[in-house]
Amino acid sequence: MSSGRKKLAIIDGKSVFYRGYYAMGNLATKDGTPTGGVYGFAVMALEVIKRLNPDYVCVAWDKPKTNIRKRRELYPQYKANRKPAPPDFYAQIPYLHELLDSFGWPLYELDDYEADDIMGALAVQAKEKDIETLLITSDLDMLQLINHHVHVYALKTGLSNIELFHPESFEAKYGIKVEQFLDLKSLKGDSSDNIPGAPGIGEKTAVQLLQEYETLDNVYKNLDKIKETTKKKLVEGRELVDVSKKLARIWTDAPIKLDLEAVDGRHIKPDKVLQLLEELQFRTLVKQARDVLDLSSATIEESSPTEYRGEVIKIDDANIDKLSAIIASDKIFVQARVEDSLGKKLGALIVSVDVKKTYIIDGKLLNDAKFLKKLFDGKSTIIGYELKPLIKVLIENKLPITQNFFDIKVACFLNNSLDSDFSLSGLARNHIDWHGPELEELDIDGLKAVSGELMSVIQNLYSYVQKELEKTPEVLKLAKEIEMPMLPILSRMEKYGIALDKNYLSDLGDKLTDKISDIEQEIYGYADTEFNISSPKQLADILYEKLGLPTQGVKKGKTGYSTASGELNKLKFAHPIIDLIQSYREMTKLMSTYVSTLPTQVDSDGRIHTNFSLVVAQTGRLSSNDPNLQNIPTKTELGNEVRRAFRAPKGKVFISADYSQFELRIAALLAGDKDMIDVFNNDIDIHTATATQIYSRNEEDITKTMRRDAKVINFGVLYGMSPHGLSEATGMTIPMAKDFIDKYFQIRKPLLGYIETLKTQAKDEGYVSTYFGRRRYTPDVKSSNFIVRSSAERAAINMPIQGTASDIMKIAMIKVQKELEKFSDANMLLQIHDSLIIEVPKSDAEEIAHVVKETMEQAVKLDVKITVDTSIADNWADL
DNA sequence: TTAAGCTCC
DNA sequence: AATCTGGAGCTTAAT
Repeated sequence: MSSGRKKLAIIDGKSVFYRGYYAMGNLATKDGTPTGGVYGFAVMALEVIKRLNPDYVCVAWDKPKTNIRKRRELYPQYKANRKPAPPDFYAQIPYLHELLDSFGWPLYELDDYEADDIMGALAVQAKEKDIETLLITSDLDMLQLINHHVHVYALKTGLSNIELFHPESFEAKYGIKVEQFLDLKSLKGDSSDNIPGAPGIGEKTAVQLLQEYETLDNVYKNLDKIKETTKKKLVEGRELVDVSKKLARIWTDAPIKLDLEAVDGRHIKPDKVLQLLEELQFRTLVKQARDVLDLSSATIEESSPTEYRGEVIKIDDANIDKLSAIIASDKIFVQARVEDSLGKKLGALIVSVDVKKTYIIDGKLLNDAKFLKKLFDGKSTIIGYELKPLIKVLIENKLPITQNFFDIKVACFLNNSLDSDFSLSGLARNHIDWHGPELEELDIDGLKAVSGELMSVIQNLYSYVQKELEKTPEVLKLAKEIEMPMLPILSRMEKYGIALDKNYLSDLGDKLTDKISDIEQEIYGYADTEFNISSPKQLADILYEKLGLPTQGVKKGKTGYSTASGELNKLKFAHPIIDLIQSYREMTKLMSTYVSTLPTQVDSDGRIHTNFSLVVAQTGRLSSNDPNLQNIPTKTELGNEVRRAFRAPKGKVFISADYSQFELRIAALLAGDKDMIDVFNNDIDIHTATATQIYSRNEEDITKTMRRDAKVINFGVLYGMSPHGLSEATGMTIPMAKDFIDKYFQIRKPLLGYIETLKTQAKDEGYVSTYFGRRRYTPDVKSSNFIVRSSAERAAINMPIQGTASDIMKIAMIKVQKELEKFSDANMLLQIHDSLIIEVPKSDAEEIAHVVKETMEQAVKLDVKITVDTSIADNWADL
């Protein structure tokens, strides 16, 4: 099987068809068309593709009536016991032809020759061309054709029960060699075909004889050595044995020529196959076919890199000079495996510059800083899939990170964030028609084993996505100037980490644990029973059943009335338990998500290293995970105590630099709302200004409530808030909220116009984009489902705003990094969408804060003023 | 694995 | 007739 030979599968059409016909009983379509045989054949066909993946396929068929004529001349009773096939068998034949046509498999039938003979002839010709033949049949006669080029897949009872026969397995099963099979059959006969054999001699005796004397001829030559009863049967049956041998022998001289072009498996038409299976109502098969045909289509695409024909060279101390071509190249393709998240140890490194040669860096060289410095000289662009871990290794080895990077995953996400699968194998499947193993699941040895093919996948994907990006110049620019430069910055931040004061947190944990158990008891007291407060289901039972709190106006989910905080707020007046539950929730949340978990995520260096991803948020924002350091509490006093655990080491301080009202400024800019822009450019409080306009009052007459409501709508509008949402957030009635929104848009007409433009664009162009051209495709705005459609519209409205803010922040970070490098020991630690946390030596803090503020504010030249607030402290809470 | 809930911007 | 603020990640209960 593992030989490099091409494979030809020849299916014994009628025998497979018969198997299906009997196995599936009376399978039929809704309108009564019998389909059992076709079904059986289709199952087999998919099985053949999936399990054998042959290069060539054809089907041999017994031509009715004429086929057995020649053997009948020898022995009139040959196959005389065959009953004619029932009518519903023939009724299915046209479907079989259609099926074969969709698979592109030719059907061979000949006068005077049985399917066996056709298969025998083709197998012999295939052997001459050094092609391996796989005979698929339920007819064990075929076993006589077995040799090292020809194997038999025998269908046993059922449909997917297949037994493989090759010379060794045959011998193991029958106790004789395949060459003796015909002689065996001649002796014992075959009742199903009416082949007589020697009367009285069955399988047992026949096998014994052949084991002793090897061949039929030899048996007859040694008759005197054989015991009397057997000898008598052999002598009397001599003629029948000779006839049997002639009948049973499969001819290999049928007048048919193996035409490799005609039997080429690549003629398959997957769409047609699916369509036909659908038509025949083989529902489970349709699903299977999708999977299987996807797999098999690897053979369709000529440019498929599945067969890597280049050279794979292992590099060690002795042959380093072979890398000179790599070092000189302006592009280096890489695939690295890094053993730890801090980039301290490389587990594997594969590099190449073209498909001809792939280099595996081996042994000590892998973690030799001098070698890495030579290989990655800071000039060649490094291209690969998921580069951050490798960049951390470069940083660890103190290499100057001056080269460009191109991360295929990041590029593909930028190209279309809606793509279904961003795994390396998934991208390869979807974009370069490569169908191989899950590359990310391979261990280091597995990775090395497929290194040539892997590099070819990476190169092809690079070409693909580069071309895609070039179709949209803004997006290409975004890749070059924003996304890719972020890679070394994020690598630095992740690698550097942020220090956590474990002792402080453990004290906080003790305090919380006490408080939680106190409050628990209080809640049990009110409920008059102990229950799991964390279970929304049990809690709802207590609140709405046992305590009989009013359910009017409370949201109902799939599982019953909601116990979400917002809903509980409506019940605050009704029972003191509500406040307790909310406190309980706050404290257990802090405890389980932060206080008890963060200390376990501290690395050996006493710092927490989060992961920042560029390929999650549909708007282009970063996302942070393991742990998420972008949602550390801040709103409540208790939550802020968690932030206090994040400490600058001795002699260092944190600088925080926040864009003020970032997204609102962006909205004003994008909408071209002059009023709004003026408010920002004149450093006026936007919420107060909005309130004065909506209520037509002077600034002095704006109450706190008025300003708060204005603030809600200012932010709400960025998300597409409805009257219902506004009323929930402000306590207004829905008509009041509706009126409020109307008034708001009267004073923000350009903003309303912009929102309308975005909706139209989303529908007409199919995408919306940021100021810098980052796109989000918006297929769901055309959904017929109201919920889906309106949700997509809101997302379309929000994306350019959130996305532009995110683009600007990234540009700023790239510039800030350059500035920080002018100081010693100044490092960005975190980005939380509109703010940066930077760790610097205490002595330089004021100066750096000023530089950072200026850099962020001036990162991009815009018509709206962008303001950054900075602060300095030795822990996160005091920033 | 999903739903519900909560944390952040 | 039902829905009703965008973008994330993590934990728990329950299946």
